[in-house]
Amino acid sequence: MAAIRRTDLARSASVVAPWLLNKLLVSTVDGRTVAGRIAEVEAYEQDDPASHTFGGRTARNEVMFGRAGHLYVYLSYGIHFCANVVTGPEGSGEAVLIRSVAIESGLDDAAARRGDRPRRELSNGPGKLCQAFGVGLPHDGADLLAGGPVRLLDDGVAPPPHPLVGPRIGISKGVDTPWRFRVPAEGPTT
DNA sequence: AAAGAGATGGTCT
DNA sequence: GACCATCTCTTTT
Repeated sequence: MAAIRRTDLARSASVVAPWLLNKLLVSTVDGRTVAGRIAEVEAYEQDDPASHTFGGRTARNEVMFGRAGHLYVYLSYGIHFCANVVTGPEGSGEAVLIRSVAIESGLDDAAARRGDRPRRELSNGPGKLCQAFGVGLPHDGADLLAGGPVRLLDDGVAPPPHPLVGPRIGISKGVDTPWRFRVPAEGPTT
Protein backbone atom coordinates (compact mmCIF):
# COMPACT_ATOMS: atom_id res chain seq x y z
CA MET A 1 0.00 0.00 0.00
CA ALA A 2 2.00 2.96 -1.27
CA ALA A 3 1.25 6.16 0.57
CA ILE A 4 0.02 9.15 -1.36
CA ARG A 5 2.41 11.99 -0.74
CA ARG A 6 1.25 15.55 -0.59
CA THR A 7 3.82 16.43 -3.24
CA ASP A 8 2.04 14.00 -5.58
CA LEU A 9 -1.00 16.26 -5.34
CA ALA A 10 0.87 19.57 -5.47
CA ARG A 11 1.05 19.45 -9.25
CA SER A 12 -1.54 21.18 -11.42
CA ALA A 13 -5.07 19.78 -11.37
CA SER A 14 -5.03 18.72 -15.02
CA VAL A 15 -1.94 16.59 -14.32
CA VAL A 16 -3.16 15.17 -11.02
CA ALA A 17 -6.64 14.34 -12.34
CA PRO A 18 -5.72 11.35 -14.57
CA TRP A 19 -3.20 10.23 -11.95
CA LEU A 20 -6.01 9.95 -9.38
CA LEU A 21 -7.85 7.36 -11.47
CA ASN A 22 -7.88 3.96 -9.73
CA LYS A 23 -6.86 5.44 -6.40
CA LEU A 24 -9.00 4.48 -3.42
CA LEU A 25 -11.46 6.79 -1.71
CA VAL A 26 -12.44 5.62 1.77
CA SER A 27 -14.85 7.19 4.22
CA THR A 28 -15.83 6.31 7.76
CA VAL A 29 -18.87 8.32 8.70
CA ASP A 30 -21.56 7.49 11.25
CA GLY A 31 -19.93 4.13 11.88
CA ARG A 32 -20.14 3.07 8.24
CA THR A 33 -17.00 2.51 6.19
CA VAL A 34 -17.28 2.65 2.40
CA ALA A 35 -14.36 2.25 0.01
CA GLY A 36 -14.18 2.56 -3.75
CA ARG A 37 -11.91 3.17 -6.70
CA ILE A 38 -11.99 6.53 -8.44
CA ALA A 39 -13.32 6.03 -11.96
CA GLU A 40 -13.95 9.54 -13.31
CA VAL A 41 -12.61 13.00 -12.48
CA GLU A 42 -12.50 16.57 -13.76
CA ALA A 43 -9.77 19.19 -13.32
CA TYR A 44 -10.49 22.80 -12.37
CA GLU A 45 -7.64 25.28 -12.29
CA GLN A 46 -7.26 28.90 -11.34
CA ASP A 47 -7.28 30.63 -14.71
CA ASP A 48 -10.20 28.54 -15.80
CA PRO A 49 -13.57 30.22 -16.31
CA ALA A 50 -15.37 27.07 -15.15
CA SER A 51 -13.58 26.96 -11.82
CA HIS A 52 -15.07 28.26 -8.60
CA THR A 53 -11.77 30.08 -8.04
CA PHE A 54 -11.84 31.98 -11.34
CA GLY A 55 -13.05 35.15 -9.70
CA GLY A 56 -10.58 35.04 -6.81
CA ARG A 57 -10.87 34.08 -3.17
CA THR A 58 -14.24 33.91 -1.46
CA ALA A 59 -15.43 32.27 1.73
CA ARG A 60 -16.69 29.28 -0.20
CA ASN A 61 -13.60 28.52 -2.30
CA GLU A 62 -11.04 29.25 0.42
CA VAL A 63 -10.09 25.58 0.78
CA MET A 64 -9.14 25.38 -2.89
CA PHE A 65 -6.42 27.94 -2.28
CA GLY A 66 -5.00 25.96 0.63
CA ARG A 67 -2.68 22.98 0.80
CA ALA A 68 -3.01 20.12 -1.63
CA GLY A 69 -4.51 16.92 -0.29
CA HIS A 70 -7.45 18.52 1.44
CA LEU A 71 -11.11 18.03 0.56
CA TYR A 72 -13.22 20.78 -0.98
CA VAL A 73 -16.94 20.15 -0.58
CA TYR A 74 -19.66 22.43 -1.89
CA LEU A 75 -23.42 22.37 -2.27
CA SER A 76 -24.49 21.92 -5.86
CA TYR A 77 -27.87 23.07 -7.16
CA GLY A 78 -29.03 23.50 -3.59
CA ILE A 79 -29.47 19.76 -3.24
CA HIS A 80 -26.30 17.74 -3.72
CA PHE A 81 -22.76 17.84 -2.43
CA CYS A 82 -19.70 17.51 -4.63
CA ALA A 83 -16.27 16.37 -3.43
CA ASN A 84 -12.95 17.63 -4.77
CA VAL A 85 -9.29 16.90 -4.06
CA VAL A 86 -7.36 20.15 -3.65
CA THR A 87 -4.25 20.19 -5.84
CA GLY A 88 -1.44 22.54 -6.85
CA PRO A 89 0.88 24.68 -4.77
CA GLU A 90 -0.58 26.58 -1.86
CA GLY A 91 -2.14 29.82 -3.04
CA SER A 92 -3.28 28.53 -6.43
CA GLY A 93 -6.98 27.77 -6.38
CA GLU A 94 -7.34 24.42 -8.05
CA ALA A 95 -8.91 21.03 -7.42
CA VAL A 96 -10.04 17.79 -9.00
CA LEU A 97 -13.74 16.95 -8.87
CA ILE A 98 -14.46 13.29 -8.20
CA ARG A 99 -17.26 12.38 -10.59
CA SER A 100 -17.57 8.63 -10.23
CA VAL A 101 -16.34 5.89 -7.92
CA ALA A 102 -16.62 2.12 -8.21
CA ILE A 103 -17.49 0.91 -4.71
CA GLU A 104 -15.43 -2.07 -3.63
CA SER A 105 -16.45 -2.51 -0.01
CA GLY A 106 -19.17 -1.24 2.26
CA LEU A 107 -21.72 -1.77 -0.47
CA ASP A 108 -24.51 -2.47 1.99
CA ASP A 109 -23.79 0.74 3.87
CA ALA A 110 -23.71 2.73 0.64
CA ALA A 111 -27.00 1.17 -0.43
CA ALA A 112 -28.50 2.03 2.94
CA ARG A 113 -27.74 5.69 2.26
CA ARG A 114 -28.74 5.65 -1.39
CA GLY A 115 -31.77 3.45 -1.34
CA ASP A 116 -32.22 0.21 -3.22
CA ARG A 117 -30.82 0.68 -6.71
CA PRO A 118 -28.65 -1.15 -9.20
CA ARG A 119 -25.11 -1.44 -7.86
CA ARG A 120 -23.52 0.84 -10.45
CA GLU A 121 -25.96 3.65 -9.76
CA LEU A 122 -24.86 4.02 -6.16
CA SER A 123 -21.90 6.27 -6.92
CA ASN A 124 -21.73 7.03 -10.66
CA GLY A 125 -22.14 10.78 -10.26
CA PRO A 126 -20.59 13.51 -8.12
CA GLY A 127 -23.68 14.06 -6.00
CA LYS A 128 -24.45 10.36 -5.79
CA LEU A 129 -21.04 9.39 -4.52
CA CYS A 130 -21.11 12.03 -1.81
CA GLN A 131 -24.38 10.57 -0.61
CA ALA A 132 -23.05 7.01 -0.81
CA PHE A 133 -19.90 7.94 1.13
CA GLY A 134 -21.70 10.17 3.63
CA VAL A 135 -19.62 13.18 2.58
CA GLY A 136 -21.08 16.62 3.24
CA LEU A 137 -20.25 20.18 4.21
CA PRO A 138 -18.77 19.17 7.58
CA HIS A 139 -15.94 17.53 5.63
CA ASP A 140 -15.06 20.68 3.69
CA GLY A 141 -11.37 21.31 4.37
CA ALA A 142 -10.67 17.85 5.80
CA ASP A 143 -7.20 16.43 5.21
CA LEU A 144 -7.40 13.36 2.96
CA LEU A 145 -3.90 12.23 3.90
CA ALA A 146 -4.22 12.32 7.68
CA GLY A 147 -6.30 9.26 8.54
CA GLY A 148 -9.47 11.27 9.09
CA PRO A 149 -13.04 10.33 8.24
CA VAL A 150 -12.37 10.72 4.51
CA ARG A 151 -9.09 9.50 3.06
CA LEU A 152 -7.26 8.85 -0.17
CA LEU A 153 -5.17 5.69 -0.52
CA ASP A 154 -2.99 4.01 -3.12
CA ASP A 155 -3.15 0.23 -3.08
CA GLY A 156 -0.75 -0.12 -6.00
CA VAL A 157 -3.23 -0.25 -8.87
CA ALA A 158 -1.83 2.02 -11.58
CA PRO A 159 -3.91 4.64 -13.37
CA PRO A 160 -5.12 3.48 -16.78
CA PRO A 161 -2.42 4.07 -19.43
CA HIS A 162 -5.02 5.42 -21.84
CA PRO A 163 -7.88 7.08 -19.94
CA LEU A 164 -10.87 8.37 -21.83
CA VAL A 165 -10.51 12.14 -22.16
CA GLY A 166 -13.18 14.67 -22.99
CA PRO A 167 -14.80 17.98 -22.12
CA ARG A 168 -16.21 18.58 -18.67
CA ILE A 169 -19.87 18.13 -17.91
CA GLY A 170 -22.53 20.44 -16.57
CA ILE A 171 -20.66 23.70 -17.06
CA SER A 172 -21.35 26.69 -19.29
CA LYS A 173 -17.86 28.19 -19.56
CA GLY A 174 -14.62 26.49 -20.54
CA VAL A 175 -16.71 23.86 -22.27
CA ASP A 176 -14.00 22.99 -24.79
CA THR A 177 -11.25 22.25 -22.31
CA PRO A 178 -10.73 18.46 -22.29
CA TRP A 179 -10.18 18.00 -18.59
CA ARG A 180 -12.48 15.10 -17.86
CA PHE A 181 -10.77 11.77 -17.43
CA ARG A 182 -12.34 8.35 -17.06
CA VAL A 183 -11.23 4.76 -16.58
CA PRO A 184 -12.15 2.92 -19.80
CA ALA A 185 -15.10 0.57 -19.41
CA GLU A 186 -14.07 -3.01 -18.76
CA GLY A 187 -17.01 -4.77 -20.28
CA PRO A 188 -20.61 -4.30 -21.34
CA THR A 189 -22.02 -1.28 -19.57
CA THR A 190 -25.54 -2.61 -19.37
C1' DA B 1 -33.83 4.74 -24.74
C1' DA B 2 -34.20 9.42 -24.75
C1' DA B 3 -35.94 13.76 -23.47
C1' DG B 4 -37.95 17.21 -20.28
C1' DA B 5 -38.86 19.42 -16.10
C1' DG B 6 -38.95 20.24 -11.14
C1' DA B 7 -36.66 20.34 -6.79
C1' DT B 8 -34.02 23.54 -3.76
C1' DG B 9 -30.56 26.79 -1.47
C1' DG B 10 -26.01 28.98 -1.21
C1' DT B 11 -23.17 32.28 -3.54
C1' DC B 12 -22.09 36.28 -5.85
C1' DT B 13 -23.31 40.59 -8.78
C1' DG C 1 -32.20 38.17 -8.57
C1' DA C 2 -29.57 35.11 -11.64
C1' DC C 3 -26.84 31.37 -11.76
C1' DC C 4 -25.36 27.07 -10.99
C1' DA C 5 -19.12 21.42 -11.53
C1' DT C 6 -26.88 17.56 -10.25
C1' DC C 7 -30.35 13.97 -9.64
C1' DT C 8 -34.68 11.77 -10.11
C1' DC C 9 -39.00 11.02 -11.82
C1' DT C 10 -42.31 11.17 -15.55
C1' DT C 11 -43.56 11.15 -20.26
C1' DT C 12 -42.75 9.94 -24.85
C1' DT C 13 -40.62 7.10 -28.61
